[in-house]
Amino acid sequence: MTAPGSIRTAANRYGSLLQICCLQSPISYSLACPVHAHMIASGFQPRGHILNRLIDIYRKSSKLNYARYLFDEIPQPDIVARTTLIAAYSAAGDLKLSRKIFSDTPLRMRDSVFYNAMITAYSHNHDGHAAIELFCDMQRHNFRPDNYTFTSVLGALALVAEKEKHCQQLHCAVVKSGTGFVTSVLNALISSYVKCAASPSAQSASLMAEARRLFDEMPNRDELSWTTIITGYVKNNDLDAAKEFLNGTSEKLGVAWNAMISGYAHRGLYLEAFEMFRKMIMSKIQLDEFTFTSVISVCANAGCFRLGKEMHAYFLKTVANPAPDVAMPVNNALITFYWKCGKVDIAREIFNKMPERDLVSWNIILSGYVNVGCMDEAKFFFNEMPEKNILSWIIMISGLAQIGFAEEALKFFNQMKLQGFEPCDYAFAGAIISCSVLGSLKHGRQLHAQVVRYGYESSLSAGNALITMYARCGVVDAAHCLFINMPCVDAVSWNAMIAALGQHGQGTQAIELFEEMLKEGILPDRISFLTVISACSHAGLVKEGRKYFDSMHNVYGVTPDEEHYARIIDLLCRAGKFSEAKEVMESMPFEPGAPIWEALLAGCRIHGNIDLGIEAAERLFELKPQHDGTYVLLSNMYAVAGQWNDMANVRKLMRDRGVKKEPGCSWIEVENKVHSFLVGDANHPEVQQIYNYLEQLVLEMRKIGYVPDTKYVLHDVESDLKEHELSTHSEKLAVAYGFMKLPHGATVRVFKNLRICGDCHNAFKFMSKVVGREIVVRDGKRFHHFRDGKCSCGDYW
DNA sequence: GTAGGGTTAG
Repeated sequence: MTAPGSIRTAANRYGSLLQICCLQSPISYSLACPVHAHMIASGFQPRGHILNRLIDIYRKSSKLNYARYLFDEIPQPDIVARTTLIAAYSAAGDLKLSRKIFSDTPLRMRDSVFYNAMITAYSHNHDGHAAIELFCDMQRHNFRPDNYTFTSVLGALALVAEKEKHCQQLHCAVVKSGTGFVTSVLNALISSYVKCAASPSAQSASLMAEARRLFDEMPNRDELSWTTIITGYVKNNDLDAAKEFLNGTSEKLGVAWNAMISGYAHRGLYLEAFEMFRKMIMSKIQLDEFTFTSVISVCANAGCFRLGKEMHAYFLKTVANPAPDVAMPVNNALITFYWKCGKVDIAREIFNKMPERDLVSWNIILSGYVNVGCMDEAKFFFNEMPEKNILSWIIMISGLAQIGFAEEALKFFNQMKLQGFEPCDYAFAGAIISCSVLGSLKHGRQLHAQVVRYGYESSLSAGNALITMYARCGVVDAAHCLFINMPCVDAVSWNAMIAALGQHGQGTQAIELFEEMLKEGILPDRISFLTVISACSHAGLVKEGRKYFDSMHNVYGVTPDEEHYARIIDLLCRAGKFSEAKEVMESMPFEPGAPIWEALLAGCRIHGNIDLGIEAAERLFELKPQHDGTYVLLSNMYAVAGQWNDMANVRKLMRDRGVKKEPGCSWIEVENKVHSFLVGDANHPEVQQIYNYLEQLVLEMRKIGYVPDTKYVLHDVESDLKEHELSTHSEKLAVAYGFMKLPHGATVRVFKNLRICGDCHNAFKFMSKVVGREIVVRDGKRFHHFRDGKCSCGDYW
C-alpha cells in the first residue's frame, strides 16, 4: 500500500505526466498508456481531475471502451467525469450510453453544464424534440440556462417541424435570461432565424429581416456573426446580398467564401463560382478542403476536365500530407469528377487508394458504375459496402429502372423495405418507373397509394414518376389529372406530360401544353425539344415540328444534338419528305451516326423507298453490325416488295454474322400477374383455349369485312399457312387473353417489346368493334387506342 | 466538463 503522505505526491506526478500527454498534438495515447499502467501496478486509484483527464485522453484517442471501463471502476464518479463521458458517447454517435449516464446521475449532483452536454448530445444525434424537452426540464428543476444552453438548444431547432414557433419562444427566453447581448447567443439566434426562413412554405422575407435586424443591432460582432449572416443569405437564395456583406467586411472569412462558391455551384452558376474562387486566392484567403471539394464538384458538373485535373494537382500541392478526414471529402469529390468525365478507371483508382472511406465514398463509386451502365460492378460494390443508407438503395433501384431492368429494380425496392429502410420519395420514384417499364398498372397504383400514405403526395420526384407511369401504362387521362393537381411542377413534370400526350398520338394537345409551358416562363431544355418534336412526328405535324426544331437554337439557345436531328429526320421521313430529310442531314455539323440512319431506314420502310433504305441499312451494317433491327427492317422491305431473293440474302447475312432477332413478346396484366406470350406460344397453360377463342373471334370479324393481310408474314410460304401464322402473333394472343379474363367491358391493355404488326393493327380495329371494348397497345415506340373500329393513331405510325 | 458557420452521393 502507498503511504498516505505519498499519495498527493504521486497524484501530482501523474497529473503532470498526463498534462504532457494532453499537450501533444494529437493527444498522445501511447504516452498516457504507460502512465496509467504505472498507476494500476502501484495500486494508485485515480480520482478527480486525474481520472477525468485519463477519460478525456482515452475518448480523444477513440478508445471509448477504456474510458467506459475507467468510469465503471469508480465508485462515485463526479459530475465532471459524467459530463465528459456524455459528450464522448454523443460524439461517437452512441446516444443510448449518453442517456444512461444522464439518467443514472441523481438530481442533487447535476449542474447546468451537465444538462448542456446532454442537450448537445440530443442535438448532435438528430433528436431535436428531446433537446428542447430537456431544455424545459432543466428550467423546471431550477437550473439556469446559460450561453452554452442557448447555443445548443437553438442548434437543435433545425431538426424539428415547428421551427418558427420554437424559435420565437427561445428568443423570448434569451431576452429574459439576460444573455440577449452575448455574441455567441446572438449568432445562434441569427442562425436559427435563417434556418426558419430557409424551410419550405415559410415567410422567408420577414424571417430574414428579423435575422438582419439582430445582426445590425449586435453590440459586438465576431467572425462567426459575419459568417452566419452571409451563409444565411446564401441559404435563402440571395447571393447578391451575401456578396455585399462579404465585400463589406475586412475579416478573412474562409467559411463564407466557401459557402458562396457552393451557393453558385448549386444554382448552376459555374462561372460565378470560378470567379469567386479566383478572388478568394487573390484576397489571400486560406483555401481548405471545403474549398477544393466545392470547386472540384463545379468542374465535374460543368464538364471542365482540364481545370478539374489542375485542381487535383493544386490540392496535392497546397495541402501536403492531409489527414484522412481532410482528404476524404476532396477524394470523394474527385471520384465524382473523374467518373462524370468518363474516367471511371481513375475514379476507382482513387477510391482504392483512399486510406479511409465513408458512406459517401461508397455511394459515389456506386453511382459511377450505375451511370456507365456497369451493373455487375455496381452490384459488386453494393454487396461490399460496410454499411448502406437509403441513398445506396435509391442509386441501385433507379439505376436498374433506367436501363430497363424493372423486375430487378422492384426486387431491390422490396428488399430495401425488408431491411428496415422506410422508402422516401426518390425510392418510390425508382419503383414507380419500374412499373411503367413493365406496364404494371396495378402495382403502379398500389405504389401511388403508398406514396400518399407516406405523405409524399406533393413530392416532385414521386409525382413526375407517377405521370410517366400512368402514361406508359396507357392511362393518359390519369397522368393528366395528376399533373394538373400537383402543387408545384418543374420542367421535368412538363416534359413528362408533353411526352405522355405525344406517345398517345395527341400531338395537338402536346403542342398546346408546350406553348403553355413557355407562357408559364419555364425554359425548355433539350428533353423538352426531344419530346415535342416526337409528339409532332407521331401525329404527322410536320410544319409544327420543323418550327420547334428551328427555334431551339435560334430562340432558346439549346444546341440540337444527334438525338434531336434523329427525331426531325424521323418526322420528315414518316411524312415521306425524303429530300428535305437529306437536306437536314447535310446541314448537320457532324457525320451522321446510327440514330440518324435508323430514323431514315424506318421512314423508308413505311414508304417502300428501297434505294434509300438500302443505303441507310448499309451504313448501319458498318456502324452496328450486330443490331438485329436493321436486318429485320431491310428484309421486311424486300418481302413487301416481293423481292424474295434479296430477302433471303439478308436473312443469310444475318445468320452468317450470328445475329439473332429479338423475339416479339407481348404481355398483359391480369389479376396482379403479368402474362407474357411469344409468337405461336405453346407455353402458356391456357394457350389452347386462347387459340379456340381467337378462331371464333376471327369468324365474327370476317363477317364485318376483316381480311387477314398476309404481306405481314415474311416468309415465302403457302397462303393458308400464312394466315395461321398471323393468328398466332404474340399481341393477338395477349389481347385475346385479356378479353377472356378481364371483367366485362374493361379496357384491355397490352404491351409489346417491338413495333405492332400491320395485320394485328388492322385486326384490333375490327376486334374493338366486334367485342365492343377498348384495346390499348403500347409497342416499342408509342400507343395505339383501338375503339369502335378506329385507332387513335389515325393509321399514321 | 458543455456551443454556434461551410463540402462531397440522388
